[in-house]
Amino acid sequence: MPELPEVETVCRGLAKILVGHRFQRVVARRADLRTPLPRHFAERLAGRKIERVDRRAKYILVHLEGGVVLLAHLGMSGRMVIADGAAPGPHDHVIFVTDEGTEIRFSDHRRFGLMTLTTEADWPEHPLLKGLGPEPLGNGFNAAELSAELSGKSTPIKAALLDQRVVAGLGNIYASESLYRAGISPRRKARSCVGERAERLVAAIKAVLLEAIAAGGSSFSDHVQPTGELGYFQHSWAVYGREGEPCPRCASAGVACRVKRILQSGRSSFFCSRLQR
DNA sequence: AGACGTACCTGACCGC
DNA sequence: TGCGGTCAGGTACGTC
Repeated sequence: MPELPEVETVCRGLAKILVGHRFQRVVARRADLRTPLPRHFAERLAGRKIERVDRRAKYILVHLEGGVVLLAHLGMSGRMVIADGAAPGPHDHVIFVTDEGTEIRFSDHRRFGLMTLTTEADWPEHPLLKGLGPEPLGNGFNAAELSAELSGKSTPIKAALLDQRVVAGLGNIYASESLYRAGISPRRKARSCVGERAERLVAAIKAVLLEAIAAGGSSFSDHVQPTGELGYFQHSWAVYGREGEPCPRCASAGVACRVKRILQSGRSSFFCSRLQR
């Protein structure tokens, strides 16, 4: 479920393993993911020392010596897994081996993920990153900025939150969860989510994301699960995936009501119609 | 320009 | 048990 918190947790796990070490060997086991891998992808990474691992929206940036930057996106099903010696499976598309012998596999059965190369000088203007909106956990994301973004939009607020140009890093799960926490209906027009509603929404988004990141960090040591999986974790959501279950906040107030699911531009939205207006 | 539908790809799950 | 249909967390592109 790679939205911002999961990608952040993957980055922290990768940083622990990679920073200060070299890629001793890189193997591209197929030539394309969502997009073709760049020419000489593996050769351009092999031997280089890793200086830093960062995240921008749902993208992972691995900064290497010599100004090379590996830009990766997990798509819908991409995972980073520490290999345990077993033979790579059909969906293990790229393999990274460090100078310590740690083997990290990028596994992505749907192949909606991507990996490409850019440089220290060019990455901020990279076409994949250039149009992204503010980081929701940064200072640039606040009620005034969000109000300005939403003010002209007639689209439902749920769709606006999924638009990476408005805010970068939310996906279908955390958009629903944030609106639930803010008490705003996913159907409300974006342009009406300004002022005090934008204040609530910004606070809710930050809180929901920070809690999810904290859950990822506390679930297992160094962000590595016993299975070798990096960055994913057991986390339960208040409304996402809970159609028909009692709304937790209403239930704790002694009111019986159920989580609803609707389709918005083809994607499920989960919400409480009593609390969210 | 903005909003919407669709495509990309594979696996899991459900109902018959 | 087997099979077809549906759905899935993201993004980019084409079309109004």
